[in-house]
Amino acid sequence: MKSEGKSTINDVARIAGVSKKTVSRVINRSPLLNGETRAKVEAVIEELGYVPNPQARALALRRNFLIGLIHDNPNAQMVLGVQTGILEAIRGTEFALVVHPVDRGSPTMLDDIRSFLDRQRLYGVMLLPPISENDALAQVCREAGARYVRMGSARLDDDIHMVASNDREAVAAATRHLIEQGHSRIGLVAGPHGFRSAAERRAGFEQAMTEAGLKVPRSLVADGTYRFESGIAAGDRLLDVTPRPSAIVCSNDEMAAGVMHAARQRGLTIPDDLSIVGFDDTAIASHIWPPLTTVRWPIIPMARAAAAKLLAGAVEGEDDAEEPSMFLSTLIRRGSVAAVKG
Amino acid sequence: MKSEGKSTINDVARIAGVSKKTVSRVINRSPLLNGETRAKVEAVIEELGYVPNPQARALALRRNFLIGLIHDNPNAQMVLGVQTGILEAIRGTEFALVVHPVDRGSPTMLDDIRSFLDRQRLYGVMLLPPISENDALAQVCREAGARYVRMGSARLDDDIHMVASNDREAVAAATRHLIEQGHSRIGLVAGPHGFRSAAERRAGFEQAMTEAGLKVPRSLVADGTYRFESGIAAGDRLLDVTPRPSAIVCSNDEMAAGVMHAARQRGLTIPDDLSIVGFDDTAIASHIWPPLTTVRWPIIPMARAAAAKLLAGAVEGEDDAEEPSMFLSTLIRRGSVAAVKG
DNA sequence: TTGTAAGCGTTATCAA
DNA sequence: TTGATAACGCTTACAA
Repeated sequence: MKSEGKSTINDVARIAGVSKKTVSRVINRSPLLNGETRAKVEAVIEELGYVPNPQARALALRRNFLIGLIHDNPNAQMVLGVQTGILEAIRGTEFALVVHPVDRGSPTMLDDIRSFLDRQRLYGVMLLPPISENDALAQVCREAGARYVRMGSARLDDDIHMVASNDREAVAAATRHLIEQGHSRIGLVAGPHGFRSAAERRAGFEQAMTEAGLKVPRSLVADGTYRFESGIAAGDRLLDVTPRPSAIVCSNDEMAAGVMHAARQRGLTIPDDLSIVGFDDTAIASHIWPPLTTVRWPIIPMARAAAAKLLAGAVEGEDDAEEPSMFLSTLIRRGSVAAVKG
Repeated sequence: MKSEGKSTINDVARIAGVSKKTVSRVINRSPLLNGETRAKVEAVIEELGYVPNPQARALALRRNFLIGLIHDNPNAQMVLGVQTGILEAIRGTEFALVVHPVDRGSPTMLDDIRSFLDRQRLYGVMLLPPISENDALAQVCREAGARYVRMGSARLDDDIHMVASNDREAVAAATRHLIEQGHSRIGLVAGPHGFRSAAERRAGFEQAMTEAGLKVPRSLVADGTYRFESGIAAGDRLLDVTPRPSAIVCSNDEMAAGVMHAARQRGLTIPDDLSIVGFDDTAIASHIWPPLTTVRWPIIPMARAAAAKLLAGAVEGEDDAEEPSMFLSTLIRRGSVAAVKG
């Protein structure tokens, strides 16, 4: 709070009448320090409003106090939720969050990430799906000496490197919900090939159907891209089938909104003529009409846990608390599901 | 590409047979350098795959190559759009983006930001609305010696510190569009007090109405918070007025979605019974039914321009191109507006 | 328990 | 046009 915020460790040392190393020890909470000395130094630090220079520390420690977030823009809400979670975890620490979106379509993606890692010498990085599913990427992180934690829809790595949601079980539960409402002709709008989340969600759907003794004809499964437009197209396809499905499970909310459009354009009423469930519980789910029954996965807590894993040991207090590696999703019942007619 | 990515300026200097200062000159593109020497050094750099250590540079230069994004979570789409724009501007440079959300409700917000600035010694920061409207915050940036650029819905600062959209004119245009469709009883769902964007949008609405010789009774203006729920409440209030408005201008899409819910719950059909326009053109606008007529403001180009302003001079090539400070929004006509019923 | 000296990898100063 | 040498602010040996 005093004068210019430019006092250094030398100023503190001089005024406190100790060596810089002693000040350094105070900063780094070295255990072997005379309580009196510590108090004296702390008083000076307080008076001067001294803040250690992170650049100098980074240089001396050969490590930055930066957490990287590497993603390929899955969707805005998810990216922002993750950022929120990470920031909750690093609040009050000296860590900062740097975001680094990449393009998974680019052939140089891995090289780009590698050079980003080499250059910034980050403390660690968080990897979001779908690129978090890329084992080569994890390998690049290891080679670059960067700690990493992956987020995803299934266990892909050791507990210390992974925080996962159980998408399979969540979709199975959503499907069972539909079955309990009397539905038996249920369609699926699947996610894109190559996405683990898409595979998990589809597996959950099929599992619940099979367990209920229900068939899933190939005609009732439509592939989508996780995008709205693909939801419209998939909805059109599914609703052309005779007899029409009475319910559709969508692998995310955006596609569910697309299916709603397709249904509406044919004059169908939701949920009376068609029940729909989504996945993600993004803003669209509650803002659309009727409000969408969907699966909420705890993205912010997951991201917070992931960041805490990354920081484990670096931040006092958190050291002991083992962070969970698996998070359960919950079914949010809203207005897009009704009991089957007749 | 060789060995470990740990070669330093000393390695380069030794192998090239020059001093480290010379290498430094090559890195920093010093003009006074023998072309031959430069080529020799560059060859070694290439061969070693040498990358300057940003921490060391930051220490020596007393400045980080980090751009900060300070915001108070206006909405996910906007924050992510801004991040995208900034990243486009810094792509290929050595800059990185660090995000720093704050809580404008907190009494220590300014202090928090100040200490973030002091600590990280950022190259510069971008300020998003609504906190970008806070002059005290700009002052804090200046005191901390951080360059800054503000984004907002009106000119609040010099051109070099500001990138603005013309919300007033955009809403006036949207309102005129309604008037041209024959609407005269038009309601407004305003944004929260204290937000410049809310004031601008309201002013645009009133201006268009006045110019058309239309009255705006106090009963047809409802305050909202920019949130979905407040849109429902405002919709309820406005639709209770007799005679009912035939159209409603909403200060953002989220509230427009809320108004739609309110209308639907009364059995009104959009756009036949009620026309609605929004603002922002977020995902919800195109995903909702009917698709929402709204105002799209060019957030990514704005953010890119703002970041380019911040970097002006630091990045080669961009130096000359003057970045624009004012961006125009466009009306996106979709399905939520119809001519007034005869 | 504390201090001294030597880095960490870069840039700035000022000669040569 | 180049190069010693001293910063930059901190940490890590290693002594004391």
